[in-house]
Amino acid sequence: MAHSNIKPTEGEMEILQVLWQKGLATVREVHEALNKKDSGYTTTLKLMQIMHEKGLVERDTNQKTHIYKAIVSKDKTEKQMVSKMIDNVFNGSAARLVMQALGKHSASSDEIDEIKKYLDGLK
Amino acid sequence: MAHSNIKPTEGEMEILQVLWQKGLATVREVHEALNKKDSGYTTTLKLMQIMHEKGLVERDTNQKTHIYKAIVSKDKTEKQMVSKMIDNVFNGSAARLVMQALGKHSASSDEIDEIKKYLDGLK
DNA sequence: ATTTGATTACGAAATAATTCGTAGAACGGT
DNA sequence: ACCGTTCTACGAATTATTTCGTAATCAAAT
Repeated sequence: MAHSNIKPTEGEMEILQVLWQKGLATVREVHEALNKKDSGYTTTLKLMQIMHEKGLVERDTNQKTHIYKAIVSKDKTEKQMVSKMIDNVFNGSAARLVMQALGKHSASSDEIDEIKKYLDGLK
Repeated sequence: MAHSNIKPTEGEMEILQVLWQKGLATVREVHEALNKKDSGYTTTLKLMQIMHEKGLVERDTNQKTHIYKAIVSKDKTEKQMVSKMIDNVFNGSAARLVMQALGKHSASSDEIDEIKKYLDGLK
């Protein structure tokens, strides 16, 4: 395994979102999709170039305007981020994360039933 | 509302974990709880001093050895982090986060039923 | 051909986060 | 009173991340 465990930064995640959604995209398209009034075009470009160096994306440079594509899988990346948060924030308990995500407060021992009850309450 | 919306950094989160668990703790205790072989005591100290400046923790300085305590609530902070991840990584869908956290793969339209089924499958 | 506009490349500044070194104060034991 | 240990304070180095400015290139239109 080479370098699959790179954690994308927050800025990189935003770009990956767009690439996952669009499949293929130019820098311009990505930059406009995330319409940041606070940062310029070359910032997005630079980030995407760095992502290329890191192996997060690939690009077709046959035309003047390069076409980018995410290499890392959306599913794997999401799993990795969730797993990191479970470790960092929830002391390893996925159930506690779920409870928070669903808006429930504390975590009891029988967490699963608690979540089920909550889900039933929705319907 | 003053400064409640400060997002703790990753290092700060680790320290908060310890403080939430212990209630009160010295720098030494925190530093040993997170037994990092890669960083020294004064690093932990410095981080906790910064957290104090930011208003994340308070401390009793009556004794030579200061005693720290988290100010920010565990629940609120967790909610804030989860909510940020839902926005950044899951395009606003809490259900998709739950699915990932529970190890399920993709997200269909009727996500809730999907999660319920999964939870039922556990028992 | 020349200009105009969009693009890439890339160095470097700006900002954020972590880490450490060192100085000085406080404490305990001798 | 002195020594060794532990602690805080704090500046500064290091590393990571984001941002921008500028030059060079290319393409299209005049």
